[in-house]
Amino acid sequence: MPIKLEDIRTRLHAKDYKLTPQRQLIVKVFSENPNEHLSAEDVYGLVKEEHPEIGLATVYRTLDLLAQLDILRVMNFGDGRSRYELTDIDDHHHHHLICLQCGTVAEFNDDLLESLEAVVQKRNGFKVQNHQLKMYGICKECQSKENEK
Amino acid sequence: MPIKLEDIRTRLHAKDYKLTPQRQLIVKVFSENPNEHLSAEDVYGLVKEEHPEIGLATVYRTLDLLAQLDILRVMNFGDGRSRYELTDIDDHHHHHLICLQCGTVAEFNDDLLESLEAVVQKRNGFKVQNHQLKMYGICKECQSKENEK
DNA sequence: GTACATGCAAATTCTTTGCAACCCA
DNA sequence: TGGGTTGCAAAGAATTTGCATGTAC
Repeated sequence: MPIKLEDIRTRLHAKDYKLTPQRQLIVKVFSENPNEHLSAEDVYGLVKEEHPEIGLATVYRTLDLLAQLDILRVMNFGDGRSRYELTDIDDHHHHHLICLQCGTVAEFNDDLLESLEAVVQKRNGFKVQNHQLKMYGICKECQSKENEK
Repeated sequence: MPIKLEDIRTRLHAKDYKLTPQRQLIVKVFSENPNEHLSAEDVYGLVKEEHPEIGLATVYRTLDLLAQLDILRVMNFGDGRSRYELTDIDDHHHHHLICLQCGTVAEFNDDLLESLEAVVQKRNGFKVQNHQLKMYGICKECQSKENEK
């Protein structure tokens, strides 16, 4: 289910931030590109199509703000730039498979880690708020290509 | 158990790389700082104590090389710089707890993910080589500080 | 009206690269 | 000896910041 604009407006106003057209557009770009892992530059390019005068700095500032409000999640797949995606409701069960050959990032879901959070909480006294799991390896496509040789 | 220098020499020579004093020193720094998550700048500072004429570029090149040889593991905790640690034998069971308040990174071990790798392998046709799990939350120390208020 | 936002350009920070001198095997 | 390696300085890439102007509420 998509994030509602009014919900975002409310969350912004709660901290005296404003819902500007730029911010709306950036959220829209994420809604229209689900399952992508957009970088600041990616977002900049996409927003520019509709609103050419936007500045890259605004994109950076907005991504930062939306991540603080937990509307976006920041990620890092080792290519030297931050990547963002909408925080979905099922977030805790949503992980990433990163292909070491072609760099593609796929998603997978599993709730196995729920129980692990409880263990860590008890054993280390660490109050877990969130987690990220990445698995590195070779994707199905690259495996087939390898076999063709 | 510490990594043996001879082992590293062998792994380098296997690919026609040389074991230079700089490379030795960098490995030494990691051996002497277990459980740390050193950035390039950190390593540079530490190596400089013994070998002041080393260049930062050499540090970057060496970290990169050692990571390719799987002697070091690269990580990213969201502070804008890559961090490295020695790849240990128990690597697959070794994960990170990142405090959102003070930024401290602690370690914890668990082998729960072993079985998950097999599931992903079968379900997604993805050949897993490695994985990284990070849990974000509030560490024990910051929780106590919070309670004192 | 006013405090927050924006766009632009300059500044920072992290990392990479070119190249001549150097040195491990 | 010779091809990998180093240190230095310059280049590059991602991100941040200062500031005058603009705007949501």
